[in-house]
Amino acid sequence: MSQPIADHPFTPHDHQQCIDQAMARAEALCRRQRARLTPLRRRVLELLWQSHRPVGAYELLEQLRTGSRAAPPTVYRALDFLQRVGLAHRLASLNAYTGCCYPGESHAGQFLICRSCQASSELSSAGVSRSIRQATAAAGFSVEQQTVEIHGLCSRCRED
Amino acid sequence: MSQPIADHPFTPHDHQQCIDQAMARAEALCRRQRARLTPLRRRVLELLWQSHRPVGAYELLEQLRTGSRAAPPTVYRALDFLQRVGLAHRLASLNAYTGCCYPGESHAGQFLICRSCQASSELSSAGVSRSIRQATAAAGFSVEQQTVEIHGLCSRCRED
DNA sequence: AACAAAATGTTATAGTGTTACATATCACAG
DNA sequence: CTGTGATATGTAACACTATAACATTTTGTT
Ligand SMILES: [Zn+2]
Ligand SMILES: [Zn+2]
Ligand SMILES: [Zn+2]
Ligand SMILES: [Zn+2]
Repeated sequence: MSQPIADHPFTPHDHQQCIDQAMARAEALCRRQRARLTPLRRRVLELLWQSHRPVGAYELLEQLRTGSRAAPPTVYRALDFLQRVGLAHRLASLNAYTGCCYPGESHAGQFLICRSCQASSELSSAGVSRSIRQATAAAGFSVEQQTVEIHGLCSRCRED
Repeated sequence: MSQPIADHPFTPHDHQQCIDQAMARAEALCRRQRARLTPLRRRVLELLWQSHRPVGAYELLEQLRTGSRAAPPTVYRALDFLQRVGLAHRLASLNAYTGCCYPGESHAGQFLICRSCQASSELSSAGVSRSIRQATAAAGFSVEQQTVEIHGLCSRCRED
C-alpha cells in the first residue's frame, strides 16, 4: 500500500502538496480506469481538497456558483462520480463529503473527525478492520460496507 | 456487564420477550435517573421495539398518528429524550432509530445492519473498541463518540 | 457528417430535521 | 389545596439534504 495523501492532516503541513498530489493521483486513476475527469468533476474535487474539513453538498454548490450557475443535481452527480471511481467519500454522520486519501487502493472508509477544528483524517487501520471482521464473523455476518466515523478532539486541539 | 436485550436478533427468537425486557429495563432506568418516561415517550420506545429493523422518524410519526395527531417535533423530541437517557440510538447511515440493547451500561454504539432483512444488531465488542482506541491513540486523537455501522448480510439471509 | 452514449442543465419535488412560540401538564413550596 | 416555575407537548412554518424526470449539450465513434 502506498503512502496516503495526507498522513497527518491535523498537524501543520504543506497543504498545497496534498492538493497537488490528490489531483495528480486523480488524473492517473481516471486515465487508468478510462473514467472522464471533466472540468466540473475536477473542480468539485479541487473544492473538496481545499482543506481537510468535509464539505456539504450545498456548500460546494455555493462555491460552484461563482461564475457558472448550478443546481443540486450538478454537484450530486459530480460527487457520485467521485465516490464511484474512489476519489471521495461521504461521511454519514456529517452529511458531508471529503477527498479520499487512498485513491485506487482497496480500503475501508475509517475517519477521525475533530469537533473543534472540524478537520477529518482518513485511516486505513488493518487492526480496526480485522477486529470488525472478527466480531462480525462470530455472528455469522458477512461485511459488505463499513461506516466508521470517530468523533473527538485531535492532538492539536487538545493542547489548547 | 449484564446480558444484552437481544443477543441474536438475526435468528428466530421470542421477540415478545425482547419487547417486555426492553420496556421493563426502560422503566427501571428512568426511575433510577429520575427521568420521566411519559406515555408519548413510552409509545415511541414501544414502536422502536416492534422489530429489530431501525425505523425512520417520519415512519414513527405515521404510526403515532393513528388516534392522536402529531407533528415532526413530537417524535424528534421523544427520540432526543430516548437517546439522552440511553434507551435508543440513531443510525447515521440509515437516518433511522433503534432501541438500545444495553440500556444503562456505558458502551459504544456498534451496529450490524443486514441489507436483506433490514434488521440490525447492536454489538458491544471490546475488541473493536480497543482497536479503535489504539489506532486513534497513535494519532493523538481522543475519542468522544464513535459511529460504527457495518452493512452486509446476516447469517440467516446468507443461507438463501 | 451522422449517430449513440455520456455528461450537464433545469424544474420540481421528496425526505429529514429544526426554530419559534403557544398551550398544557407536572412537581413542589407555601 | 393553590400558586408558581419547570418540564413536556401542540402547532405552524421553515431549513437542509437529496432525488426524479426530462431537455439539452458535449463527446467519441463510425
Ligand atoms: Zn493537507
Ligand atoms: Zn478513502
Ligand atoms: Zn427480538
Ligand atoms: Zn446501545
